[in-house]
Amino acid sequence: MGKNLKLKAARAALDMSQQKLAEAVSVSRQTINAIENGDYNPTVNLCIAICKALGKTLDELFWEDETM
Amino acid sequence: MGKNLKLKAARAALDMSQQKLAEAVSVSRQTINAIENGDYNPTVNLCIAICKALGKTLDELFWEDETM
DNA sequence: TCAATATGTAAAATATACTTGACAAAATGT
DNA sequence: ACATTTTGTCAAGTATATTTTACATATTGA
Repeated sequence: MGKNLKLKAARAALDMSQQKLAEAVSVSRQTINAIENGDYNPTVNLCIAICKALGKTLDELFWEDETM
Repeated sequence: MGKNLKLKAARAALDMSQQKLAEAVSVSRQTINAIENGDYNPTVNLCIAICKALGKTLDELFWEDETM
């Protein structure tokens, strides 16, 4: 699985740390880190929460990133 | 969690059974059924596979359906 | 240079996505 | 009316998403 650079970029654009994003969507920092580094495959509800926290949509952050 | 009627509709539009869709994305029929009925929260990779099988995008099938 | 913050990663535990097998009810076709 | 397919659902098991704790390195600011 490749890294999710779109997510990393969207977070950086808001000057938000992994920690802050994790708090915003109520998961651990390690979960955000693992998603950005492609270490696993999050649930769609978590993806939606992340999108809303960053002002993006699913297609913008999660479409065509993930290698299946 | 509410039902995912967009998914149900997209599948119906292709005259595809839950069984056939399940085979197309390599999961069990019960998994497709549970997703359509909102019984749980699939992983994003499965959502992407479903979207590709149905010719839709994540935003079209999974955005704003799921109650968080 | 030092302290604080941000990131990468790992191991063990817990929650939950997903499977398999099975049965009943509803829908569809003939 | 009957047979077939489709859908809903349940229970027990397996795989994996996510947590907690912890430590090391990198980065940033005073």
